[in-house]
Amino acid sequence: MSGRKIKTMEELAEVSGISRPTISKYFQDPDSVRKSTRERVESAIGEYDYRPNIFAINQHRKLTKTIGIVVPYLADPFFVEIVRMIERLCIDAGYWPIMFSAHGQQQLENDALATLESLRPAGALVAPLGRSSDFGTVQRFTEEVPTVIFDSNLSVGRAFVGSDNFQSIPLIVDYLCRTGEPPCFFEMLPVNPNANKRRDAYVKAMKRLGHDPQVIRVSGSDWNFEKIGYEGGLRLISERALPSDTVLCSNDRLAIGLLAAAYHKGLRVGDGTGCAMRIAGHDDHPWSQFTCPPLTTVSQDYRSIATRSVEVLFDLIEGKFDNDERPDELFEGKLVLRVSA
Amino acid sequence: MSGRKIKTMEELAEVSGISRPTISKYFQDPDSVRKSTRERVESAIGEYDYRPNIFAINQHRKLTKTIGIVVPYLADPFFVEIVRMIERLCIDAGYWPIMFSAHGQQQLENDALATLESLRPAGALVAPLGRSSDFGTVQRFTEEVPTVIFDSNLSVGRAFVGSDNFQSIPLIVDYLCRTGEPPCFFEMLPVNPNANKRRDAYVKAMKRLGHDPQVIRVSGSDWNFEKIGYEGGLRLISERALPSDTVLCSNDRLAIGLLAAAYHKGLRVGDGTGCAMRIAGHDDHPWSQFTCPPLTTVSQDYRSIATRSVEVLFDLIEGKFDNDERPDELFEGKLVLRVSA
DNA sequence: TTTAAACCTTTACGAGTGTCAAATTTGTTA
DNA sequence: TAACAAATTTGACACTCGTAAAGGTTTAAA
Repeated sequence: MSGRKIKTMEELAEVSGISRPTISKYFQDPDSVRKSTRERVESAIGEYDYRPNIFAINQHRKLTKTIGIVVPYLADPFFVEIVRMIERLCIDAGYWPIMFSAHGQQQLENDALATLESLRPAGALVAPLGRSSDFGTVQRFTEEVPTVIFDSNLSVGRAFVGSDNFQSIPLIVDYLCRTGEPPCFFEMLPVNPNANKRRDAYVKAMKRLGHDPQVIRVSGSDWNFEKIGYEGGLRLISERALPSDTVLCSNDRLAIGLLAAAYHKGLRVGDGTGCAMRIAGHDDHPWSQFTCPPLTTVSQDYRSIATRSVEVLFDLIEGKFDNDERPDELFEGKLVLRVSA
Repeated sequence: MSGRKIKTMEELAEVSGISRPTISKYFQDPDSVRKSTRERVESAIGEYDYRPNIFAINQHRKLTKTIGIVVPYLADPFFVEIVRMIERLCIDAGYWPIMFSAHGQQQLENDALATLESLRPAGALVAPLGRSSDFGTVQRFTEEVPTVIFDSNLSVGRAFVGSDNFQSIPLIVDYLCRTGEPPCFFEMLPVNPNANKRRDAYVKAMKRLGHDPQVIRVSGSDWNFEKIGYEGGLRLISERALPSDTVLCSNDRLAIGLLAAAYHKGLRVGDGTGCAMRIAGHDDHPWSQFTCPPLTTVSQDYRSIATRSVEVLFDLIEGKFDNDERPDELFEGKLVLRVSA
């Protein structure tokens, strides 16, 4: 590396002997210039460690190469996993992904959307908070920026990609009914449409099998699901208020809390003999394989959700959608049998 | 809100009747313009929902208002928690925080630093991968951007903020020795300097108390700590290779894996009678209170680390440091007694 | 009412890059 | 070697906002 620091394309043009517009062309698509030119540019870049100024690049285009990713709660590894995949796909397609988390708070979600909008992104992938989203703000955002909604189906945006709760919930309800006492459904105040759909899917599946649905809602409405599951579980077990020895939780994190409550109360959980109750979840969170006992659950198809979200967004950006389409793409879950149920 | 969409300051100047330079002045400091002017600008902003183009703003300033946050692994809620606090502190101080995760991979860490550098940030807060960091790249970055290193003390950057492992480890070693069999130390191939320091602190503390230190290292070197702890634990328990019934784990995530292994092997964990082993961790991860049994551990002082990191960075940005200072700020942990040990 | 300070407007230039049209060079094919 | 196409250069303008200088207007104190 040479001593001289190169900060502008102009300077790079000088030292490389290539004209600035050609270098600009190179950065937009290295294959659009002659091989010998490409090599000269690349050797100059290597020697002077130059990289173009992002601010100047994005200033002109109405359509930048920025793609915003907004998630409701990063401490949930489901979202981290999805974000990781989305980031990779965007980078590989030549975009610049930038991530925001609402950390469970409406104000932060609004701030993230506002900041993102001022970045004039080519598009956005948004998993809304859901119930605590400021609907008007999210809607206004989606009117300005081509947006794919994922995970939680707020009825805004140009497309939705998520899990098919009406497929996944019956899957585990069937399994639980087949192998033991029909489950009751353990939920908190629904944070988003998924939670509502899961409960409805549970009720429907139980009725279809000729059982009485039993929904138990515990209090709590923030994003600290484990705590809510734990405290609610503790109370329910103490009061013997659980109508079934089999509990299907609205999601894995709630199940993890309930598992901790059962352990605290000395209740052995599992599908074997000598177990006092069975607990199942939904999502197949990264943690669920390390709970005690390991959690039986339904997996969400992370990979497909990430891949398809990005594909749909690219279609949107390239104008391949009619204005009146608003496709919902739902992916199926798979039963993940472990020990807890 | 009016129908007309305002996208530039120029247009806002037209509709508000205020000149563009004055509006620019307003955005840099709303208090720098007369109250009546401020109100006119603000009402126009409200009516037309205008926000300045971030790219254009930052193009001119030598010192942007951007602050980069780089963490090694976001699926670890410790980092999410720290990032959340740091973001808030930056925003409150008028900066624009932007987060990057290396997702455990050197290439992504390098990419994040490169992207961040091209953003010409005012400063950066970097928690390096550690062992798998590309030292040269990180060092070069810190020479260009005022950087505070946190969590993992790679010897680069202008300052370090983290936990005092030589205080926290003796704390829990003392406790464990006082209340039962002296612990062995359960670790994996150290991912960063913290891991090494913790082991050394363990050895020192044991010797001071007149016990024989016993370090057990399991294989595995990625960021999937729970899995490493689980698989290593399974093997060690099968082979009865644990030299003590008390195990101090290098961090909570490893402990969670070991807990799962013990459960799988039917070993009851805890400090009460009828328990086969005791397991303790380090960090007080958000999950640790929901393990079965709840994990005894040492807390890291998240809040102080976040707060102090940001304070030090602001000092750095404002040039309050001599060139030869490289302060290390270490915060003490607190014993968190739960059930597992 | 006067006066000075505070504030505002106008005008102009700068930052680093995209983009376009016209001119020129290079490479390929007949 | 001529003809032609592709690649490249050149020069000019655009984009949005920061910043500065000069001069006009408002405000508030004297």
